[in-house]
Amino acid sequence: MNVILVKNSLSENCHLFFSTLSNPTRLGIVELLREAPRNVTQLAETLHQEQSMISHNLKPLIRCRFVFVEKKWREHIYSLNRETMEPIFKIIDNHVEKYCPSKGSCLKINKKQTGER
Amino acid sequence: MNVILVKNSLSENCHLFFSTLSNPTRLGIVELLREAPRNVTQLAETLHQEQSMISHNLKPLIRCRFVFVEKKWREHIYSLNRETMEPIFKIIDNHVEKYCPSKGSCLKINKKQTGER
DNA sequence: CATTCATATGAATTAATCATCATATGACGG
DNA sequence: CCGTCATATGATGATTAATTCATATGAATG
Repeated sequence: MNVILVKNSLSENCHLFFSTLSNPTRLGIVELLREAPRNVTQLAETLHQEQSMISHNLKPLIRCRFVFVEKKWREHIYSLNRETMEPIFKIIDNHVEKYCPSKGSCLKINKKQTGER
Repeated sequence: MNVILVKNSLSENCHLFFSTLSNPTRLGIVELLREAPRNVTQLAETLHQEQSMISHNLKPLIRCRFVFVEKKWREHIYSLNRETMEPIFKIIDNHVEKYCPSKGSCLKINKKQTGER
């Protein structure tokens, strides 16, 4: 495999950082936890996904410390690491404002790009 | 396909944002452009990758406006959108400092996780 | 206008990631 | 200790993304 990333460089860290956040399910989780802490079951219900899927997707979020867990009796309460996440959202917000005003292709999810050429 | 992401929500924008940056080749490009603007050939040489691969990977970076192009004679000079990228790097840096001090599993790329359990 | 330099494109293979289902763990209540 | 509520795990098939190779475009130069 290619050894593109310089050892201990910022971009080495960045890879896991970004790939963890580049998934719709995980972003959905983050978005919900932004409102309030929740447990897995609540997340699964609200996102209309299987519990196991939410569980699987929570793992990388926790591993990267984007989400914290607090064990409360038989429940596990998940909460967002706001200190890291809010500034990130703000940057993206600014970026979209300034560089993707129409959002036509810049940051919009256009799957299958029907008719694009 | 699942419609997890709320329409026009932040996380809808975030998906392309993050997935564009969650690739080692593209992060390598970004890291180089952080030093100085370069053309495709220079990027390919420095990263020891095929020119076509760099070209392919530049496309999403440009589409998201993380990288700008300036056409100069027969060359295309690529440069980094520092306004967006530098704050991002700073946040990650802080995050790693505070939440991943040992970096053991937090943001380290541990492919194949040999022997991990 | 043929050649070379610089870059882009497309199709096809390969690789990485996800979702899914079935099942396991674990803690608590009765 | 049996049931059930809450969550996690593992293996596998499916989906998506990335790399590669071959080739195309395009602009300048002799």
